Amino acid sequence: MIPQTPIHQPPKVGDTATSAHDRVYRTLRTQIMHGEFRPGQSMTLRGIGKTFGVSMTPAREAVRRLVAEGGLSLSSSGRVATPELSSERIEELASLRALLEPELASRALPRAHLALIDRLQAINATIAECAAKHDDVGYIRTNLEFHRTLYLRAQAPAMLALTETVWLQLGPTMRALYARLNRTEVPHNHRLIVSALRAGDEPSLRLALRSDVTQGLRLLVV
Amino acid sequence: MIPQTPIHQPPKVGDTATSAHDRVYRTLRTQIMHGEFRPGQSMTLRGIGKTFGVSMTPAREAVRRLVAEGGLSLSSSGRVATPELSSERIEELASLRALLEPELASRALPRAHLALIDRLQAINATIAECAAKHDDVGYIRTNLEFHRTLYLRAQAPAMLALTETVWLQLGPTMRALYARLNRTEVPHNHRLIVSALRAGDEPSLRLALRSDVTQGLRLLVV
DNA sequence: TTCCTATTTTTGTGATCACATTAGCGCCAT
DNA sequence: ATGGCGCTAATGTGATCACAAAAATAGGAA
Repeated sequence: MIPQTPIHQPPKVGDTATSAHDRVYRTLRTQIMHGEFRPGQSMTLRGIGKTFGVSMTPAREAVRRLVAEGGLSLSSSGRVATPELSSERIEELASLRALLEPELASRALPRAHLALIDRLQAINATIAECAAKHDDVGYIRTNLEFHRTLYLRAQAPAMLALTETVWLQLGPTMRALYARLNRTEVPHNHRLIVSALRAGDEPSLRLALRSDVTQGLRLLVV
Repeated sequence: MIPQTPIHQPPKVGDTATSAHDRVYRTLRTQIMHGEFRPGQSMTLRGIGKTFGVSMTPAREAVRRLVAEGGLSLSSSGRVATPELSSERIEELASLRALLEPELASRALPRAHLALIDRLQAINATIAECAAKHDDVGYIRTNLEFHRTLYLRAQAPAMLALTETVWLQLGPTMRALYARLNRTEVPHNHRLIVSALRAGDEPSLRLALRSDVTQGLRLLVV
């Protein structure tokens, strides 16, 4: 009977255009993909909840989703951490990038108009800035933005989603890689990609993509 | 203060070697992938919970995971249903299969010993049985078993996982397809795959896979 | 009969709690 | 000093509840 506890909903004065778990999910996903976590970094549901000002429930759902996509891995006891990839796994994920991304680029090629190519060139300039400032996270973020901008033109959402899943899995490892090799300028292959787009040269485009995707990861497999 | 409600845990007399949400997840995933649901079929969290004898919480986590993999889609209001794919989406997923599966087969080829090939031939016999009995779900299940058995030899878990994600997305649609075209025997391409494996002929193997993967779906895109 | 509206029911979301398990850590004996 | 042991705190899991939004249903007016 007791008609108690009518209110335990927080004020929620702000707007939540989207649900809480989705906000947590998207933020964590971006952070992982951009390499803001080290490989093997562990986190707790209550900790995530406190960080985002929510209870365990949305934190749990966001984590489950990320685990399903391979962005987080969970131990036998349910503890969650950022994945530490074996050499074989890195090689395999690099192969997947080499398989998927040239295909996406090929599909984008006939739809790539001049404004897009100019935009890609501008992103390359930003990449150069990040490299000069040794901003690893910025470098990764802008580099992925370059690829995503191109692939969005492919009109292949499922293929792009799968590719982003691969990026997500590689996120923490990518950070460890770029911190090691200390780039100082925009990768040469990005220039080749832009050139091939301008020329409408599909074979060159595919080759440049494959090289760009493979080169960095190759250093990690030692 | 009231020290009430010390026990609301169900007897749990059975063994749960794994967690509840994982059991729900795996069962639903298999059902979706094998085409046991029609495209657009909706379900509720409470309904799923009642079906599996659990509360909403594990049902929600299982559903979230499946949504993340594309096996279920959720409407703007959070309602969950099996996805209804557009022609473009089906075509795209078929392209993904055509991209990934020949690669997996190529990687499996050097590792494919005789016992494996014999096993594939046995699975083909089972497929023929299902076709004769017009057992659509059995047909899909056995067909996927054929492919998975081959790909397991590729030693490429991430690539296989991505491929299974594609299968999952196609599950309900696949059912609708096979119910329509009423097969009566094992697909010819499966025989070609076995032959190419025996001969160690990689180009033929890739071609046979691409054909096998593409042929059925092509009919759906009308 | 048909269409619009109001009410009732259903459903997803997030918070909280009890419980089991595990990891972390100190403590004592050797 | 070190290694094993037990205890405490922390953590994941699942159930339950309150609430808001949406869907379904019923009822009345044209």
